[in-house]
Amino acid sequence: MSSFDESDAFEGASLSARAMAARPAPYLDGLNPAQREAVEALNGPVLMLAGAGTGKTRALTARIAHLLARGQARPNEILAVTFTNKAAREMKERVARFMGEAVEGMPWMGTFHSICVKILRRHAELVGLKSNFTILDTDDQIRLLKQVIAAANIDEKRWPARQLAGLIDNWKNRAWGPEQVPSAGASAFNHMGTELYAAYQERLLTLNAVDFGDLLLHVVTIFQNHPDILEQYQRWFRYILVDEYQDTNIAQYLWLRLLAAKHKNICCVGDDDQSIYGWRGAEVGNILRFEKDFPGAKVIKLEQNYRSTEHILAAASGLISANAGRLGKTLWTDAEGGEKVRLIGHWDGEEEARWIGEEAEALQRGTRGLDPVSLNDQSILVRASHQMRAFEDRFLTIGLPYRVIGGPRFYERMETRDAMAYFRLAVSPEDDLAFERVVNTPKRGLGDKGQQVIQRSAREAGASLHVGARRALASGGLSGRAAGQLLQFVDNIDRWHGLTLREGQSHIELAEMILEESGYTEMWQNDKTPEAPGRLENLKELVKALEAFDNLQGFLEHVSLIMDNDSQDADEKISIMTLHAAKGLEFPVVFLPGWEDGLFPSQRSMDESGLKGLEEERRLAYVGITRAERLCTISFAGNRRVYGQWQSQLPSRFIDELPARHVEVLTPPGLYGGGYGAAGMSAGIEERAARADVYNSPGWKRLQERSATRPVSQPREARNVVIDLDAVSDFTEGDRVFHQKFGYGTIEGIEGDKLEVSFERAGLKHVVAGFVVAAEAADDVPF
DNA sequence: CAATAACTTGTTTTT
DNA sequence: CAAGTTATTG
Repeated sequence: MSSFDESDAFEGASLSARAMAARPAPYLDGLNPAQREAVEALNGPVLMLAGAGTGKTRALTARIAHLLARGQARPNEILAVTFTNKAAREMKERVARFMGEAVEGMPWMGTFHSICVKILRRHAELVGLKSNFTILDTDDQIRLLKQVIAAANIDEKRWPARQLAGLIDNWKNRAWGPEQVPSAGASAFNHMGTELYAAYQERLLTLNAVDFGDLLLHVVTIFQNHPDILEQYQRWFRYILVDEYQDTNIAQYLWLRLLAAKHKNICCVGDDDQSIYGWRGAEVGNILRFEKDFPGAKVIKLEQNYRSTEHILAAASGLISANAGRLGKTLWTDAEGGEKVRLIGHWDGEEEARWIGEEAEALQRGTRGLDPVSLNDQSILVRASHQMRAFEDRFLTIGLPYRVIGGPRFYERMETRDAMAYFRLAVSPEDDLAFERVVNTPKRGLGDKGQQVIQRSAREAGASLHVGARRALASGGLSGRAAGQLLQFVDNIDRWHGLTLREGQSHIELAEMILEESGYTEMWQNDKTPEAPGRLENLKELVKALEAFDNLQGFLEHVSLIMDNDSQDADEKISIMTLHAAKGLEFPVVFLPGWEDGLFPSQRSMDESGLKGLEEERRLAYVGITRAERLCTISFAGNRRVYGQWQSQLPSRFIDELPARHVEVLTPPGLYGGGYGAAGMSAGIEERAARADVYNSPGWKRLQERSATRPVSQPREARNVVIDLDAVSDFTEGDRVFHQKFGYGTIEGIEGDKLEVSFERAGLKHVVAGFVVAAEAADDVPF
């Protein structure tokens, strides 16, 4: 403890030790020396380097309990930030377990974003907002950007809004407002990047809205421009705790530095080896630089792992040691023995899925002397979400129950968002984005044309779309049917709005009324697509979720930030998720499929970020292996279908980096005389696995048989085929033709390059000649 | 305006 | 290949 000022002046370590000895502290029980040190080093900057599975949440919560028990800070003087609501919730629960109900009084425990909302609402006017601003999600953001791009007369096709959104997000992650974007950035997006950014920010202000990035950006701006306000918060937050520090971006880093500048009692917990969000603006540099940023910082390493067996740990450590520039930790464990990390190669992705399905079932039954493992304790962690498909297909056919984690979240689903747009309109009829979203949902006969009339009218009056609609109706600028329905729509909004203000009005009944009267429920009832019942179900669930709130307003405010849906149903299921989604979780049994170069490490990541990208991929692999408690199985496929094309794959370079001593190479079932004896032992794992498993696998044999009779993949015409107009003249009325989608048919008429074809199965259709081939030719194609 | 045919485009994404 | 978006046409 050296160079920091006021804080350690009044509190010495020995004093605290004596105090602790005097009073029993249950939260200290069972902590190892490093954890205990991290808990007790209350004053001054502390970096807790916590490897995977080393009990960092435990240490963090014990630290909070310690702060409170020692009377160092009142609950509302502790700022504890996490990235996810889930992490925040878990922390609250665990502190509550130590402290009783005292956490009720910890208002500053939450995500970066939720805490920023709280701060921003108090000082909104300083950045030109009103304190009741709305928070836009990605969807709204994109729609708004589309308008901004259109207003600047830029072709949205060539310069997509998504791309601009990414750019702006990146800038905001760096805490750059439109003026701070360096001139290099000005060339972005057809040299319009910064201009469009400025225009977008302006639009947001007029809408009294912010996007996620703004929450931090605005607060940092306020802190920077108003030292008096910053000082209030600096004084208030006597102790700061940060979880997953390796994932902070520059804006978050600045935010923390500003807040910690006075007391310097900041404790950051993180693991540089688990930094996997660099592509989203996270800066590993933040954690690597900690000691420079906070001079005199105490660095405490948590290295004892309580999660995995020694082989799993050793394999992960061996792999990650290939990364340069680490802070360096050596994980160790008491738990000796256990299974080695298993490695298996397959012929193709389908066989990989089949094998994993069977293996999961075998483990569930209990196999080879291992205790049965519930499916709930097994997981499949993939690099990219499209890999999930193969598993879902396979598990569906064999009836293996599974759950996909991290699919479209509840509050992101279309029907939920539509319903919420209605609620938003009821609460504030001026919400133009909500208005736009649902004016024509359900269909009210208001297409592009009608909506333009409303937009124009609103702009002329300098008012909201809601007012614009009224004006347009008054001036008769809309056709009869559309006008009638629009009138009803705006009348409804006004009436609902009146009801939100009425004393004693149940917001739940109001919500039901809105969904009913708007015709939204009816729309889905009349929809005969297979997903319609599910959507109606979700709407019911949404209304139920309202019960936890006092009014619609409160509900909407929270929903925009709390987007999680851990619907942990009771049934026993194996989990499928991306490696990113798996961070922070653990499972007794973990399958890591798809370890092939290009897929994992991902080609794109390497192309875009070179060595940095590769290292991040390696950390992702490290995260994957360290999720496993008892059994970790890595696999790869020799062939995989990529965008409909078969591609042969090379085993991932990460496989080579696994320490062979801790890896057992498996032989797929059905293999005779596995060819990896003494010679195999000296060969690299990659080579062994490739030889032993792929070329001897049943799939390989099947392929050889198959390829003897026909080519593996059909030669495919080049993409973007130019339609050969000469081909048109090849057809005459009465010709029999073949169409990819509609099958065989007879030409009934010809109009330029368009044919009228009567199909045997699909009936009479108009098709472009280029999509049709003479029937005899089609018959020749070998399928 | 809505239905349907044609075309495009494919990572990871805590808020 | 297949989901999602755009363009055409009745």
